Formats: sequence, structure tokens, C-alpha cells
Amino acid sequence: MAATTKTKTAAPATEPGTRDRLVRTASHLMQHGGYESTPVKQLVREAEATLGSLYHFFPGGKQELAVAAIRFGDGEFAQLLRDGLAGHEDPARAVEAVAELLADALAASDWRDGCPVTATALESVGRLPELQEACAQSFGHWQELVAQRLLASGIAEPEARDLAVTIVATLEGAEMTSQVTASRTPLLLAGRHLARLVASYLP
Amino acid sequence: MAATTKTKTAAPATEPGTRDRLVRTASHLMQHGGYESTPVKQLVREAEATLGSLYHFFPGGKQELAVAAIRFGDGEFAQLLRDGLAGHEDPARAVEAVAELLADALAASDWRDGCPVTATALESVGRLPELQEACAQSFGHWQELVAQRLLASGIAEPEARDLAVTIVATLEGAEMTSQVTASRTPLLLAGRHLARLVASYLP
DNA sequence: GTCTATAAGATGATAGAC
DNA sequence: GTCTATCATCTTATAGAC
Repeated sequence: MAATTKTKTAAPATEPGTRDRLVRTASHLMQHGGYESTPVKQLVREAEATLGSLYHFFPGGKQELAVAAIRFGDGEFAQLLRDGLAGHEDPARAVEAVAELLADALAASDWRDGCPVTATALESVGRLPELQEACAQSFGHWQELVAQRLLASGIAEPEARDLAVTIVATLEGAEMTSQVTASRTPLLLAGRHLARLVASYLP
Repeated sequence: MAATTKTKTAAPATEPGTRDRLVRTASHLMQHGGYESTPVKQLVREAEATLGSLYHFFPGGKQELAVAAIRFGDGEFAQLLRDGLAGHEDPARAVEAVAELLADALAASDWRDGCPVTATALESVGRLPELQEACAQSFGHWQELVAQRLLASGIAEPEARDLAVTIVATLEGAEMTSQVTASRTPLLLAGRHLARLVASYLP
């Protein structure tokens, strides 16, 4: 924390350093195939780094890098969530907008850029505890963002939090369905149904 | 199809043959870690088979066995769906019952026995076309079961089908969330919210 | 901090006896 | 149909020069 002074995210305007490139690339590749399908060799190649650099920044190897990648994906997904939720006065319409944003990103990437956490999350259950914990924290983080948005719209305390859990879960499930079936429909339907559900809780 | 006469599922009362053991074991292991996390060596060991048998029944190797395993998991999940949906007159309550069944199975397996398709589905997107196709068919199959149940309750044609897509997606997403967070809550909340949504479409 | 070469083991798949 | 031994390749990780 006080070693070289600028080891953390100091200058966001500068070009990303080797560590950042490794994390971003890992996040992107794990977004596709998950953890096991992503060999470190491909990782360092696409990050334009070397094995030496990887084990310099992440002595814990692939697993430690994967945890950092999940945290990074957590932040990226959170930003998309904030963008979508902020675009409309009506919270029901806001949730639907998030589903539409996800469908856009999915179609634009030929159905490959889904949730940056889901694939790894499933692989991690009961076998990679540190990764699983990072994934669980991501879900909690996103639920909190949705809950705050619902609370701000006047939905009461227990209902808003409960709804947020289901909203995030439904978006995850619908995104996966859209990916596998190569169709926007599941996400768009989920958006419509979630909007109806949220509206039914509005004061 | 007409080679040895009894190569298919002839006697369901007899103890399962080697082929069946391979398929069941593959389905069970892929239910946990997915495709890449399941080495063939572990597969044949737990199936009490040998490499020779695997490549005898599945000349296409691991991939061909994986497709058969997904089809098997498709059928198992479909049965759980039928059981849950048939238990209540009210379709809203029936959907909620499915979520409760899933939560029970999950907790009983220490959060490991989730959907037998999801993990593999995500890994397959854009990289294993035959597996991806089998996974997409599973989702379609389950959606059809739910749609028929809703239609039988008097929900009209386009609404019932659209709802079925969201119901299956939500159950998938909630089950994943329950697995990763080791908690029944996400599935139980999803069940409650889905019941409310279904009720809002009832005549 | 970065690089290459290499270790040590696991991986999917095959050969050929039985 | 089943078995074991083995292949070629790929895997994560390390060593040590620069």
C-alpha cells in the first residue's frame, strides 16, 4: 500500500499498465468461457504480457488473477446497471431499460459478452472458495444498486430488497438464455415482466 | 438403429449398463463444474467404466458423451418441473412449488446439485456448437412444459408462452444465485415473485 | 518488471491384447 | 465390450538471465 506509491489505480487517463491489461483481458475471456476454459497462455498473449509479468503481479497465479478479474467485471456490470437505472423516472421502466441495454450488448458481441461473472460463478461453487466468495459479493453489490433505486422510488424497505434479489437473478437467467439461444427475446421478455412486477409494488 | 436390437433403452427395470452409467455420471459431474472442469479420467472412474468403454460407446469422445449427458439432464429437470407443476390447482402456487423443490434439492446436496445444464450452457456459447444446441433445446423443452401448464389454467396463448420463458429464466438465475451464496432465499423469493406475476395474468 | 526456456504433471484420445 | 499401456499435446507454474 505504501511501497512504490503508484501501484494502485493512480492515473486513469494514462494507458493501462501491464497489471491492468492482465485483469481486463482475464475478465473479458472469463466472461466467455469461464475459469477453466481460459488458459493462462492465451491470457498473457491477448493481454500482450508475459508469464513472468503475470506471476510477478499475481504470485497466487491464475486463481489470484481470476479474483481480480471478477472484481473488475463486478464494477463494469455495476456501471451498466447504474446507467440503465438512471435513465427513467419510473422504476419499472428503468428496470426494463437495463434488460434492453444487456440485449444490445449481447447482440453487438455476437452473443458472447454476457455477464462477466456468471460462468465463473457456477464453476466456482464448492471448488474454488475465493472465487466463489468474489462472485457472491458481486451479486450482493448489484442487488444493493437495484434496491437503492427501488427505495428511492418509494417502495418500502423489505419489499424493495426482496425485489432486487429477484430482479438481478432474472436478468442473469434471461441473459444466459439469450446467449445460448442467440436471441434478444428472453431478455426483452424478462424486462417487460420485471417492469410489470415492479409496477405492482409501486405506491 | 437396427444393429444389435437392444442398444437403446430397452429394459428400464434392469441395472443400468455401462453406457447408461457413463451418461448419468457425466450429467452429474457436469451439473457441478460444467464441461471443461470434468476430466474424462474422473468420469470413467466414478462411472466404474474404462476409457475403452467410453470410446466404444461414444466414438466422438468427451463431446459426444457431453451431448448425451445434457439430454439426460434435460429429462431429469423436466421431471422435477412436471412434479412441481402438477402439485397444485392454482398455477401461481404451482410455479412457487417448483422453486421450493429446487431449493430443497440444492440444500440437500450442499448447494452443488443445481441445474444440470446451466454451467455447460455458458461454456458452450460460441465454442461447442453441438453442446450449445442441446442446451438450447433443453431450455425450449422446459419452457414448453411451463407454457402448457399455464395454458391449462386459462392464461391466453401469447401471454402464457412469454411468461413461460421468463419463469424458466428466473428459476435458472435464482438457482445459480442460491448456489453461489449458499442460501435458499434467492430461490424462495423468486418463487414468491413469480407466483405474484402469474397471478396477475390469471383470468 | 520483463523475458524465454523448461519443469512436472494432467489432458483427451488411441492401440491392440483379451 | 472391456481392459491397460501409451502417445502427443497442453496445462500451470518456476528459474534465472536481462
